[in-house]
Order: sequence, then C-alpha cells, then structure tokens
Amino acid sequence: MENSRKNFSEWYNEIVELAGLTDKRYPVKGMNVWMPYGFQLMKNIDEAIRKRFLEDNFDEVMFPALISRAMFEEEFEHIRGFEKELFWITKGGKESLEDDLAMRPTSEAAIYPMFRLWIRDHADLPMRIFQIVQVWRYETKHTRPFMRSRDIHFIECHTAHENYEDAEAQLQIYRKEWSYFTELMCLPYMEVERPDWDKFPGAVYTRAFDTIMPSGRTLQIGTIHQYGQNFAKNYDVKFAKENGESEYVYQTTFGMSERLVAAVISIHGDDKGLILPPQVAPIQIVIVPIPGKDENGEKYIDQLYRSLKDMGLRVHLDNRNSYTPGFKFNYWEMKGVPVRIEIGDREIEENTLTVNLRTQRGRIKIKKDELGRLRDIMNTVSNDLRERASRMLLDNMEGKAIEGQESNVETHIMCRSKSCSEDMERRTNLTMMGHIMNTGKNGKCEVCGNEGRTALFSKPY
RNA sequence: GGGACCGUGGGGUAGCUUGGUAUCCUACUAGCUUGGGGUGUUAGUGACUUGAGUUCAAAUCUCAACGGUCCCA
Repeated sequence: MENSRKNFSEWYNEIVELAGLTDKRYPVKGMNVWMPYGFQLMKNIDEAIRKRFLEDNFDEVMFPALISRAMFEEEFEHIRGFEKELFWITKGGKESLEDDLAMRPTSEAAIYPMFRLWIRDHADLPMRIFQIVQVWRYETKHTRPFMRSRDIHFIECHTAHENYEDAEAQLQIYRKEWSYFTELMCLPYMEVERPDWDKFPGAVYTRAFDTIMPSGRTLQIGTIHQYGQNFAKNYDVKFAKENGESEYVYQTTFGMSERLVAAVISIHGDDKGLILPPQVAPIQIVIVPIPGKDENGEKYIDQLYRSLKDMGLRVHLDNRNSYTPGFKFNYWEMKGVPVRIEIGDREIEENTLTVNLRTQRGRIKIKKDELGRLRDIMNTVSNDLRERASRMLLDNMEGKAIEGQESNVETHIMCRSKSCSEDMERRTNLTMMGHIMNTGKNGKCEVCGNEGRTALFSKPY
C-alpha cells in the first residue's frame, strides 16, 4: 500500500478498499458495500458475540426494520434525541402513506410495544433478547466506512427485569461479555460514564466503551445503558408482582456495531496493511508454495492443507501460479493474515514448515508432526497485538501519539458539573467524554476543587 | 451548525489559467518468461460524475444536483 499510518485518514481510506473490506463507490452517501473479505470478518465477530449471548441465556430475535409514526410517543426524550437522524418512508408506490414509516435508528420503539404484550407477570422476567440487524441514521456529517455510516450493522441486547438491582446485575454481565469480546479482538478500552447531557436519550445513565485510534482520536465501540423504568413508563410495559401489584419493568441495553471492525483494522494495522486478530480473521493461516523441482511438492502441500483444515483452522492455499512468492508475501501481509506458511523444496526434504508471524520479523521452522504448535503461534500473535494496542492506548493518554500524529486525548480530575466541564473543554479545545470508571481515580476537581474523578477529554469520531 | 477544496479508464494522475487531437503509472485480459520478499516482456480492453447554460466548438468557462476529502464549532 502507498500510505503510511502517519497519515491515518489516508491510510484508512486506502486499506479498507485495498484489502477488500468494503467498496465505497456505492452511489448513496454513507452507504457502502460489504465485500466478501470484510463481511467475513464482521460475521466472525458476530458469530463470537452470538455464541456468547446464547450461552448467557439471551434469545435471538429479528424485528421489522420499519416503525410506524404511531409507535413514537413524540414527547418522549428518546424520540426527540433521534428525530433529526431518521429516514422516513412517506410513499408506497405512487400513493402517499397515511402513517409514515421510519427506518429504525435503534430498536427501542419497535421492541417495547411488543414487550408490553409479551410480559404479563414476574414469571416472564427476566426477559433477555438480542438481534443482529441493520439500522439507519441520517448522518449529515462526514461519513466514513465502518466509523460513521448511514446504514449500520448493529448488534443490540434488550432486557427487562423485576427491579433495579436485577437490572444493575445485568449490566455486570454485559461487562464480562464485553471484556471477553475485546479479548478476542485484542482491543483495549476505557469504560466511560457519559455526562448527563450526553447520555443515550431516555437512559438513566450510559456507560460507553471508548478506545483510541492511531490518529489520537477516540472511538466509541460499545455502550451499555441503564434505562430504569423510563422506557417502560413511556411504552407502558408492566408486570404483575408476586403480591399481585402491577409495576413497570426495569430495562437495560447493550449495543455494538460495525465500529468494531473500524477499531480492529485501525488499531492493529501497520504500514504494510492490516493485521487481523487470529480469533476473528477470515483467514488464519495462508500457505504460500515456493515452486521448485521436488515432485512431491503438490502432495506434501495438499496433505498439510487438509491436516490444518481437520484441526478446525481457517486456512487458505494460495496456488495462483501467475504471481511470485514475493508478491504473495506482500499481498497476504496487506490483507492481515496473522500466520503464513512457506513450503518449498527445503521443507519437503526436511519434513518441516517455515512459519512467519505477521507481528514479528523473521521466520521459524517447525516439524511437520508438530502442527499443534500453530495454535500457540496464533496465540503469540494475539498477545503481540494486545500488548501493542495497550501500549498505544496508554501512550496516547500520556499525550504521546504514534509518530506523525498528535494525541487528542487528555485526562483531568473533574466533578460532575456541566460548567466545570465546559470550562475545561474551552481550555483544552477537546470534548468532555465522561468519567473513566475502570481505571480512573477519585480526587479534587481541577476547576472548582470539589470531589471529582478522572475524566476523559478527547476529539471523538 | 459554519467554511474550504475536489470529481478524467477499476485505482492513482497529466491536461483546465489561454475552449479545438485526452498523458503517464498501476490494475485487468491473452501469451511467453520468471519464481525463497512487490519478475521481465509483447499485444489488447478501458475514462472526462449528472443536468442545464454560454459557444461554431466544453474535460476546460457559469449555475445547480449528486458524490467525495479536509478544517472549524
């Protein structure tokens, strides 16, 4: 590829197309095509998430994409929060619709009227559902593939509980799930409590998972919300308690999106291209044959390929004969395949494989009867990625960005008042993202001196 | 929310000031050659975002739409 990470914007724009993740040429603003390699990456992430949610007693559902105007209670703050970014369908064929239909920007307004029907009494609770769908938001700002699009691949959990404590316990479960997902993708993050004026519309409070991109700007890649009874009151979702009294349910949500892909490619990539975490990479191991004289070459490689498949690995054999091995090395490095195996006359003679890790220089040799070592090698790649990514996040928080980029992140001890935040925003020319809950510490507000906690200031995407 | 810039084969570009023949690189197709870090070579396919206007004539000048990139709030 041509651009280096020093020009992150250009690097990003180049790699998403060059690596075959997306095609930005689709002629509708903010809507891009998922190309096979990119979509496989997204699907691998989806699959890991789906599996975990099912294990944690969620049921998977699929709601319609359209929401009638009547389902929006216009006075509710949730709706007001989204009204400027809704796509509306106003016609069916040539006729104007009597009741306009909105394309869901998220699914509260679609799901909760059904919760009202489904939830009768305490035996129906807790209710836990999730869906993996597209949502649409009419972004007026600069759109970017995977980071800010108008057609968003979205993963959302919705739960309903008998009391606030159960809802809080659900948020704890989300945290464990999130920690597991980020472990797979080798992504570091901060848990940030959004200030009251910036929480999800309708929520009691919002905890966002923010990470830091190579440009030194932050990206929100997941959110969990405590809704309390706010939505239940608006959508009239009640249950009968054991003593027969009727009460509104307590609700939570957990949301993630294609921004996970944005984070994975941005945070782990280098000047050669992508580096994909083995747990989600569409291709975990690529075999590059080196043409030679040995007649057993084809058989040797074929056996190896089948053995790796049988081990359950996602392996690809690049047997295109119009490209040289050198070309293939660069090609698959650009595509971010974490492990490469080279097989030529030497390996066939010695009964070995030559292995290269995408995160390290140099090659290692392993014997053909120790293929199990490849699992350890993939773990090494994952560990390398986690280590590098964590270091980049910490460096950024200390004001050090990668070469050629400015850090756009600062931390300050802040109280919860809006005026103190605005004061600090003016001084730093950054946005107050909220208090850092997982790693911050308590202290005195740097503006007013009252009780406070470490807060994140940044330029967000 | 405000501003600036850009739109030429699949990708990257020259040409635009001064209106008249569209340049090069890359990718692609076919062949030969080559192969342990982006082989070499021959031939070939392929483009002025859209609409309106000015003009004998528009990639070039004007306006608008659509799309893209960046900056500020």
